[in-house]
Amino acid sequence: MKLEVQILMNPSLYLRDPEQSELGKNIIKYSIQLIEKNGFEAFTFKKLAKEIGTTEASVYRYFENKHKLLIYILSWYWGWLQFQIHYQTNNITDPFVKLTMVIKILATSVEDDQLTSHVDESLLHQILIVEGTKAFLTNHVDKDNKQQLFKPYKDLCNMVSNIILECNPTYKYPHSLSSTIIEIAHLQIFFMYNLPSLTDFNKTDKEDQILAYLNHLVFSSINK
Amino acid sequence: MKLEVQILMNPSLYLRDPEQSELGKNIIKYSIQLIEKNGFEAFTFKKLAKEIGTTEASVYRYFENKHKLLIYILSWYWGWLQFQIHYQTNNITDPFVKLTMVIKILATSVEDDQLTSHVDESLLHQILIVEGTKAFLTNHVDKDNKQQLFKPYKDLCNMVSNIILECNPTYKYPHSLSSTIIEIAHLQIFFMYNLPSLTDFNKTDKEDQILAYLNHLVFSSINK
DNA sequence: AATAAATGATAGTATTACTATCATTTATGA
DNA sequence: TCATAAATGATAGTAATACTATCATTTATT
Repeated sequence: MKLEVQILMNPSLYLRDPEQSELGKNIIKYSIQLIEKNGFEAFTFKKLAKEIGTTEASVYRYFENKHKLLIYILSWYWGWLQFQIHYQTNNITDPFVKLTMVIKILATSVEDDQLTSHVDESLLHQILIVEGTKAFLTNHVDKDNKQQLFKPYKDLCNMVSNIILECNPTYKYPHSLSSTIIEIAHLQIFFMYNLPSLTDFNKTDKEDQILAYLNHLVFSSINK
Repeated sequence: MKLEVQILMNPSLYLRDPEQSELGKNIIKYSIQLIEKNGFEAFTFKKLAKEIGTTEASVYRYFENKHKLLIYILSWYWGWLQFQIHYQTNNITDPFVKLTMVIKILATSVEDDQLTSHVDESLLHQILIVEGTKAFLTNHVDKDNKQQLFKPYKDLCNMVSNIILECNPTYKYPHSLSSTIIEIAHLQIFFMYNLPSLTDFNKTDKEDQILAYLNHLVFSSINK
């Protein structure tokens, strides 16, 4: 039997639910591939359609524009991360161990999860690193926020925040520290690979040093 | 006598030096206004030309494309920040006090510096918050980096890094902590105003709480 | 006064970001 | 299984973007 992890998506993100058809699933699958490969700026619905073997018009029947599609796949990954954290910290009682696990989940490159057939998580992780902040760094962030488009990100942040509070109930900045961990994990990975002089890491150990840095940063802060 | 702070710019950023003509200075001035007002995505050379009262073709004689122009104005501000840090920490001997000052400079909204007539620093600060990461989160970051376009950012990072090492010469992650401070300062300000549930701050105290958070984060970390 | 450099005016091209229309294929359910 | 609806394909079209090219005019330099 094939198990499928279903992640509930905000219907404002799409015009027609991409989970409900082959074409829809292909739109998601090939979007992920193309955005990861060429970057979000170079990504167009025309190129995507050509890749899939469909037409531009058909893609527009699923998504209003490429920005909504980006938030869709990011939301998917935010949801998936939340699921991962839930699942992998489930049997851990020590909140410090939990938080270490959270940091690892956020900052380590993932393997493709076979439970989700048309989504490649390792590509999504890359997309989150490079394109993640572009979801909200726009002049329409307010409008998007009112449509609840960032709820999965906020939920993820809240979840981490609660674990931080388990470690230290008097810590004053759990939400800020959560969003800091998430964003800095991605930025430091990006810097390590592309602008290494902005870090103290080298690619040979992959993300290990970043994990050490993040752990040091976080635990120094909440133990104070 | 009118004092002018001159910030040396990388000639790869422009085709014709905008500092050398009225039109050039207007391109910078109105770019800053338009990008701050409508965001970088909505910004075009055509709209800019119209605002200035010149033609699109003329703007293209100064800058290859809008991305180079963005890096130009960001570089300008990175240089200006470096100058500010140098100037304002000059007479401070205690490195901890120095670092506190640095954090304040990076995370507080600035007033327009009258020494630089055609550049409004408070708008630039806003641009850095919203558009800063877009300078390097592209698929051509490598090419840009080889052209040294991010040198001002790296120099700034290095300067902060050295102050961190003055505080604690054994601290292992001075560069990463520097880039973290810079980026998190901006992100937390953005979140506070636009996605406040990702922070523990409210706008009423402006950046005061963010300063407290950053100071706590940084000093916990380097004192360990 | 002659010459070069900068700017303006205008036009043109390829691509992007859509919207619209109609024909055809595929699914659904009575 | 037939009728109907829904989804997709094929094609066209529009306005805006991101440029490049050309030539005339203005402004600066020697």
